[in-house]
Amino acid sequence: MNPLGTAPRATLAEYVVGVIRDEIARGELRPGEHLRETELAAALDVSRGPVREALAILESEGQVEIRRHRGAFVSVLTQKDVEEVHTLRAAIEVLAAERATVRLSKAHLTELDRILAAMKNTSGAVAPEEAVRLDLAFHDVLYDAADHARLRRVWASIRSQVAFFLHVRNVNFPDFPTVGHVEHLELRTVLSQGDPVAARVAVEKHMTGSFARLSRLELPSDVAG
Amino acid sequence: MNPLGTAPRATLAEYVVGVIRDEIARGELRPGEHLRETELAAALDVSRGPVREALAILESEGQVEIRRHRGAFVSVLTQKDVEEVHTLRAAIEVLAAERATVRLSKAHLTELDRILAAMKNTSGAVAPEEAVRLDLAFHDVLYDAADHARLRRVWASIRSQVAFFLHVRNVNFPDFPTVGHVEHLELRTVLSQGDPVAARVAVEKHMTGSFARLSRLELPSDVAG
DNA sequence: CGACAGTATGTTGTTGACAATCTATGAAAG
DNA sequence: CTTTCATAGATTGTCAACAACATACTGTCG
Repeated sequence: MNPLGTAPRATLAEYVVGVIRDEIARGELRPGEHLRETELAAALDVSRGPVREALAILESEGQVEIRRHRGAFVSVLTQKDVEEVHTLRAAIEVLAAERATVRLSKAHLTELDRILAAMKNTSGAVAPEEAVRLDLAFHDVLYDAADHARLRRVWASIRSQVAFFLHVRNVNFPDFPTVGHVEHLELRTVLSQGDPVAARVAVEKHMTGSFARLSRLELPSDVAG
Repeated sequence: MNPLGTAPRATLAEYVVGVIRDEIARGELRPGEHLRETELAAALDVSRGPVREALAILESEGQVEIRRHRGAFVSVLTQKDVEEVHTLRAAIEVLAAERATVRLSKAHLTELDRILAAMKNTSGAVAPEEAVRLDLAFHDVLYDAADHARLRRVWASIRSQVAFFLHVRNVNFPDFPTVGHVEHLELRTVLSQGDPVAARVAVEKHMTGSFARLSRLELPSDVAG
């Protein structure tokens, strides 16, 4: 019931969410795959209750799609999904930056610098997973500093898809970790200056560059149900 | 099981969501009140399963707060919540407007005009509920035209709280329905011109004015457990 | 009299089995 | 070959009972 290494003290639903999210991320569960509640429950050694709850959460994250009386299916991400996730993220991240820049605590700055240092150290050749982890960690600090519960919730709802896209990007553009460090360092500099307008502009620029690279990746342009 | 007038053919969870949401909106369930799954299940004549699901949905909408092993409590909305809902709404509505203005179909415009006409007709003395309904309906069209599933989901997650705030506003500023018609008419005009930048600016203005009025309302400034 | 530990109570969290409902598949009829 | 219908499979909804947990209460000790 607690296979050593995922979530020791959380609800079973959260545990199930973590497992499924991981399996989707690492490709064990492939896009379009049919997830049966009974199967999942048996495989994870929990009952259907937590599984249902977990699937509902994953649906709100866009990771799976639930069709009534049909079941849950791993989402097939199309070019439209890339666009949606990106535009939504840009919209909320600008707000996060505006707020964070006037709320950044010393602890937040320290944390940002810690992450930046890690980015720099791994600039050479680094596993895409690690680059994604650091990238997300940086922006997590932003959302934390923004002190906005609903904003954090929206971020959480697209976070794993952002992670997926970042991963794809890093695999296709192996030089990105270097660029990443520079860009995030710029962001940190602007953010620490406390000017909301400047922060907004900097984030807009950051997002635009990010999207340009993603748009060039090949993804299914339509769903094939 | 189907008390005539709420949700005939939906899942039981959706039905329960509707009932609780209504009761919160009309004040039958007061902020801070403790919602017991067993009680709700008995009162609505459903089992605890759908009730749990409904409470989870309501939590994602910010209507209730769930604390582990403590239960669900009707949210106590503070000044900070007003600010959060407003800033988040402003952020996503700008995006919605940018997209909608280049995607508005004839049907969308017709629908907007229908709503505007209703607003004008009821400008005199109108029930606050009706004014809120029309206000939301107008913006629903926007989000629909934006053609952005994730954006719609975020909107859905704050929609009922927006409704609550609009209601409070309309009760405290009885002249608002008139202003509302004018402002929305302006929005419609700009949106139909297909200029994303102009649309963005117009919505920003719309939101700013809306917030100014809300900020003057008296709401608890802090939570008292 | 106040602080603390242990217990009692109530609520949520979880489970497994069953009934009801719906979708999709494939066979039979026109 | 198309349409209709029946069946199989899956999910949703239901239920009763137990486990885990948080809080409140109680009694003891300082």
